[in-house]
Amino acid sequence: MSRREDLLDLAADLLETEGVEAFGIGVLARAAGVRPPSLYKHFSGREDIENALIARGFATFATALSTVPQSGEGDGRSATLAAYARAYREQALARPQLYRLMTGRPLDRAALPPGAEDAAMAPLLRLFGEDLEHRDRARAAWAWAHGLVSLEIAGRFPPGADIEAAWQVMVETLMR
Amino acid sequence: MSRREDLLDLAADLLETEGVEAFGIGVLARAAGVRPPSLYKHFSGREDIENALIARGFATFATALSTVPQSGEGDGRSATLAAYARAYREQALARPQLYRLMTGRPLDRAALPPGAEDAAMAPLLRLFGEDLEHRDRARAAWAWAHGLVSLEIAGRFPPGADIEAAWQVMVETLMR
DNA sequence: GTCTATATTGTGATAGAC
DNA sequence: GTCTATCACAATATAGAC
Repeated sequence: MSRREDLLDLAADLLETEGVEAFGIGVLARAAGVRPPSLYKHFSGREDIENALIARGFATFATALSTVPQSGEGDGRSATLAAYARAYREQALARPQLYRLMTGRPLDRAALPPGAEDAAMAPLLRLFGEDLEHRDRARAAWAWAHGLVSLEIAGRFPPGADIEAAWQVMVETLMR
Repeated sequence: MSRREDLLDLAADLLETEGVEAFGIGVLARAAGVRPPSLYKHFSGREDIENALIARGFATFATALSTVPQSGEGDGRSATLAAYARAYREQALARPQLYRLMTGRPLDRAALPPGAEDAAMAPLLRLFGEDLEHRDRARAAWAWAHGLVSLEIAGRFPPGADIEAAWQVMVETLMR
């Protein structure tokens, strides 16, 4: 059982160094010093590995966001949002290829631990409010952070773009 | 010369039906009814085809956004932004795989016609204003639209999410 | 838990004949 | 413009021995 976890540790590193597109059974086998067929004793296939990495990613996001220091009432909301934004960007940029894996295609929610996705989103929902209208606002805010971080990961901002400033615009605009 | 353009028409369709990952020399050759080596008389390789498709994509976006009906002064700005948002989403969803190709990796700007990227961004810059601070705001707004559309293309909104509502939140929030 | 052997399928690209 | 022949490499996966 620990063998699988050890292999996943290795896989998480390889995902970042090789990239989502290049990562696979062969890459992991080579790095682990075994032949590709051996890995099928630990994983049902490539998707199994990817889903396990995605599950870890959600757990990491949930921890990072839920441990963001909460500011007080009133304008503390603005400080809290700024802290969430920082944490979200930091997590995404710490493992950009995992972030792409988590957000670039439909989630196989049946292959994740129940509630994994919700746990990562919960802090944002608590900040915006949980009723239907506020859920739309929270979702829109998430999409904004996602747009900023995914353009940064893809290297798609024009040369010279002030990415920090764009994040600041987000925080200020959402809390106005 | 027209052969290349005809092949690009075909490639644009195949990109959508097969997806960014599956599209390539072999797919295009098969659909064109020729052998893969024949395509090297028209393109230097796969990247050449992709860059030509991306260039077309920027031209299409530039046309679509620059022909959005401009509303008048004052609160016309809000109507104009709403129209831009609709046009942006419509263009992206009309050719989602091309959109991914255009935004999912660093742009090879040297391989594009000069000004192609700027022409697509110009309408947004005119709306927000062209000085430095307003450029940051325009860029942040672009990232928001990109986040919304890329999550929609990736099928990553949670089941039941009201995507229309999220876009409306964007327009209202940016113009408040 | 790992191996060999194998199946299947695929990729982008070049040389040189027609 | 298109072809055949070929290179060089890669991918995921299964069967069955050890």
